[in-house]
Amino acid sequence: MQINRETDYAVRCVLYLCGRKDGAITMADEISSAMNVPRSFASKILQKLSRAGIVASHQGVKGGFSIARAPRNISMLDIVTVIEGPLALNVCLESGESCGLSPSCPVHPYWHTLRTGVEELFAELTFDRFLEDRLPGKPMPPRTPLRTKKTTK
Amino acid sequence: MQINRETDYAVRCVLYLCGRKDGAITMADEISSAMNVPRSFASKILQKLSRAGIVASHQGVKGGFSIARAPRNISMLDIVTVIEGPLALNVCLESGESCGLSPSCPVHPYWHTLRTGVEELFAELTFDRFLEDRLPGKPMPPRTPLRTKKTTK
DNA sequence: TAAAACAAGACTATATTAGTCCAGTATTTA
DNA sequence: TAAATACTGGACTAATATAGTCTTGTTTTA
Ligand code: SF4
Ligand code: SF4
Repeated sequence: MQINRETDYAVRCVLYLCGRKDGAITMADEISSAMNVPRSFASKILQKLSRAGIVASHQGVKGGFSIARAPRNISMLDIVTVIEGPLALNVCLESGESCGLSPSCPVHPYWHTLRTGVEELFAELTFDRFLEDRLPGKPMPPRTPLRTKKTTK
Repeated sequence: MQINRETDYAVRCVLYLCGRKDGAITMADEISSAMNVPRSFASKILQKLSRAGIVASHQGVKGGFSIARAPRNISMLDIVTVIEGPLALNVCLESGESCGLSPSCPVHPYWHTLRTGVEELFAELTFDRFLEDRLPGKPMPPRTPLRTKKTTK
């Protein structure tokens, strides 16, 4: 029951963009080093966020990323969903999947309820909350990447 | 953000034992086939539950497992915690671990709040709730194991 | 039109999951 | 008291997921 590292990184990226004045365009490189997210991983994450309409991407020379929605319209649930897919809790709650005979399982409906509860918690937490504490440009704590070096086979 | 299969199996095992009259002693074999949990995996899971004091184990010929606490004193949180360890949500919430400089991270306290919220949800859901719906001995839906056959290398 | 940036996706090492298997220990009962 | 039965503990494993990197291509600006 943990979010993964990619999601934590994604939160950092969005947080950084939320902190820029007027949704300024910022290069992946800057986000990456400011928030201590491995460079090329950051690109991948920003692409996901971009496709999901949370950030906007701009190609070309003066390109980069900018925030696409007001911070108060971006929730923790949005980020988790974009990165990890719909919050499922248990397999029987994944859309396509069903566990043999889910309708007859006495536990199934309770998992469903729990999921809803968790989703509400995550949806309530929007990014404007973080900005109260953190002025734009403040440094972010590094989180040691597992693999920093390139694969020098 | 999913519980793992072992936890789902653990819930099934506990549920089955809760359904037995007077905390009757039941063999792992019976639990396994009644609840469709792979046999040897069930043993392992029951051992964990036993060490955690949720079920009691009895060795020897008429041995097996029985429920060790009243169903209403066993919660979903208990099971998840026993099987997967303390609910952490993010690395910075694991006891020993800290992410470089967690105290300065603006997101950290919010993860903490979310964790507390999720824990409450899981703690509220106790096993007596399931028994309202399900009379002892009702069959359980199978959940197709990933690996059914023994490793015949 | 060259340089700067993102886009898409193939590729990889390591960790975790989802189990199996076996040698040993405790308990009952013939 | 010695089988037989059932749990205990731990080593072992294949498949999958995680946490990244790298390369090639496309868009935009100066
Ligand atoms: S909760 Fe019930 S329906 Fe869902 S996966 Fe577990 S056994 Fe299947
Ligand atoms: S939330 Fe903050 S402290 Fe926690 S892991 Fe992420 S960056 Fe580190």
